[in-house]
Amino acid sequence: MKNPIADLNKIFDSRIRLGVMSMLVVNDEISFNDLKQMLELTDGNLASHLNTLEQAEFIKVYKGFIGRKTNTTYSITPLGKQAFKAHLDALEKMINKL
Amino acid sequence: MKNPIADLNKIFDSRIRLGVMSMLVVNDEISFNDLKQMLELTDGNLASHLNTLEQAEFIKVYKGFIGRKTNTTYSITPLGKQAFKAHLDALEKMINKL
DNA sequence: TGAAAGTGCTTTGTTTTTCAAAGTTAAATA
DNA sequence: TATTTAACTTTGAAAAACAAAGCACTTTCA
Repeated sequence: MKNPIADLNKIFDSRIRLGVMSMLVVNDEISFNDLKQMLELTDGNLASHLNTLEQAEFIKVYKGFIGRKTNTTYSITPLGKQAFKAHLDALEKMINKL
Repeated sequence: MKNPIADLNKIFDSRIRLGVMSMLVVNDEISFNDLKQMLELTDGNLASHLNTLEQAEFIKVYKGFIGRKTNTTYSITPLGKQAFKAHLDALEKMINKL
């Protein structure tokens, strides 16, 4: 028998990063503020998790404007989509022994 | 919209505890040693995660023998089964927006 | 019989991760 | 002009994860 947790991605051990990814899979882009409110996080905490996902190249940032107000949005990259899917597949495999 | 991660159980943020539970859902009981080998952990690390699950009353310990050799086994409790299921349901709800 | 090895821990100490709070820059609004 | 908002970064503390070593007890092996 094989180690059931070996294929889980360490980056997605965090519920917050998992939440961000699950939101970005269904929304083409989401603003910093919307993520913050949805996940009920402090600025710093969200920013650092987003940074982790960015470093891994799982998400991309866009700095734009709404009217003349700054607006930062995030979207998932192809690599991110792939890694997230692989993680979910691994989860499923662990659990589908049920 | 609702916070997608609010219903995840903090105890199952850990890949190791997730692995233990997923194994105990399908096996009535598993020995310390089998868990250790399957999950590729040091004794101390496994023992402390098992302790966390025990404190939460998600698993139960049986100290027995195989022949004349000591053998500790673990099994899932009804509460553990329920909590794990709830966690998986929450995960599914997060993701099934896919 | 004595040494080595196995089981299942606990203890200790380090490293890693998480997080909140405060500070920051720049623009917008009152 | 003062306050607010957005989106951070920095700092520091608390929590979690983990390996390594120690330990008590037993069994197996030379």
